[in-house]
Amino acid sequence: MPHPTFFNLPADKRNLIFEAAVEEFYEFGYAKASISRIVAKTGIAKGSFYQYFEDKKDLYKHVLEVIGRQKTEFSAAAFHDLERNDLLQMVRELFVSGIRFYRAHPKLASIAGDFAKLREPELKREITGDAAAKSNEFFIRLIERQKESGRIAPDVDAPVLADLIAFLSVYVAEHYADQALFGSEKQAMKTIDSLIWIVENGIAATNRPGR
Amino acid sequence: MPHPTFFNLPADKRNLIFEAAVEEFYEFGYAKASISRIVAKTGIAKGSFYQYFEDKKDLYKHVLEVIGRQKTEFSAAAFHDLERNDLLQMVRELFVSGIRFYRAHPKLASIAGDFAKLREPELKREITGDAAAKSNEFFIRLIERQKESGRIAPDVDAPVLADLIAFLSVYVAEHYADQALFGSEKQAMKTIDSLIWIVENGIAATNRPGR
DNA sequence: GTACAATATGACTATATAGTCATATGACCG
DNA sequence: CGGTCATATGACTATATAGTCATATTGTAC
Repeated sequence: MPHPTFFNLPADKRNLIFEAAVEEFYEFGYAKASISRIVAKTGIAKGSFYQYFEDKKDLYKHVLEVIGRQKTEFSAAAFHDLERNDLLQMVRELFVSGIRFYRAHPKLASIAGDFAKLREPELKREITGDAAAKSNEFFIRLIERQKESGRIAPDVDAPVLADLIAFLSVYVAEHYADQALFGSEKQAMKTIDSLIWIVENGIAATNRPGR
Repeated sequence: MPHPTFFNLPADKRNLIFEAAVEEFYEFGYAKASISRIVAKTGIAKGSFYQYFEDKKDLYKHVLEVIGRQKTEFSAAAFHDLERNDLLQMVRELFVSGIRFYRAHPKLASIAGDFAKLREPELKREITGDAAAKSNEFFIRLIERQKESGRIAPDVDAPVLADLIAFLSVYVAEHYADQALFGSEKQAMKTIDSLIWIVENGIAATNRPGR
């Protein structure tokens, strides 16, 4: 984590550095991001940077932590007044808030997306900790409960579905960037509906032979 | 593309360079891959490298092209004796051959996976061309045909499903690397079955109210 | 206002890297 | 054998980058 010196900084300077870091990671990705460029952009001295952060990784971790917090805040409200036991409604809200976050903070969302695709397992574990595992467990339990209450088919493989949900939320957030399917707000909602429809009903014709 | 000089090389030397490039891209990814390291590893002179390839991008493109060819060859046989009109069987074969390719050539598969996640739209377009679009169209047509023949529900959103299929095949190939769900061959097949079951039947209980 | 601690600074070192180029080596042909 | 063309070579240039450190500046407590 950043050194205390960084948090003692006046807000404008702190924000300046943060914004520059966001710009840098957004434009170049983690691997190619350069501290030299960040200090040049912000006008702070090289030595100062190293008084705020350990190294690039430290800065990256901080940026992602802030993004994580923002994302959580962003979705919290939407999730709060939600039927706690409707899986599909929950999934839908997951997708929608992913998209809304992208709209509100495209660069942050893009950095988070890149992070999800990063090929550095240790770094990912350092940053996300067991959040992914916990979310997975949460969904598995929810699925099992809904099986019992008869809303979800008992044949559904809960761990696979839980994993699929996590993956699809990445899919939605990612594809939102550059795909025809998510062009306008309206189209994005339609695509989400279609996706959820498929997951809910399956693609097989209901009146096909042998059902 | 590589200069003719590269293709004129004796096979062993050509392979040596190719293998070293694979190692490099596998270990460091495109952004961090270094030509200096590749020439050091292979023992060829720096100047020679630049007689074979334009630059790193040129080498990368060549590696991915070879991987693409290998992948196509790999699946071609399996797809050949397949019911041409069974979408789900096709999707299953797509997943299975993805996994089989991963087993046979883990490093190549990993490089291909990284490429899919690469954040360089121009480079991606240069390499894949319109292959993705064509595959998408193919699936859309197949879906529409199966709607007409009554095997797929008419309510299914064909473009979304086609896109979903493409994405899921990446999902399967990627998760295969490090996930519990795909540990053993047997488990991998079970996971694929579960996935396809969900896509086929949907997760909603069939006897739920209002069906 | 003085002493002390925290912070800021940027020149400097060490290290990587991409890409070039003049020269050397080999291969093939007449 | 001699000449010409393709190929090989690695030292060299130019440029980036990470990270350090002695020194300067600022802030704060008394």
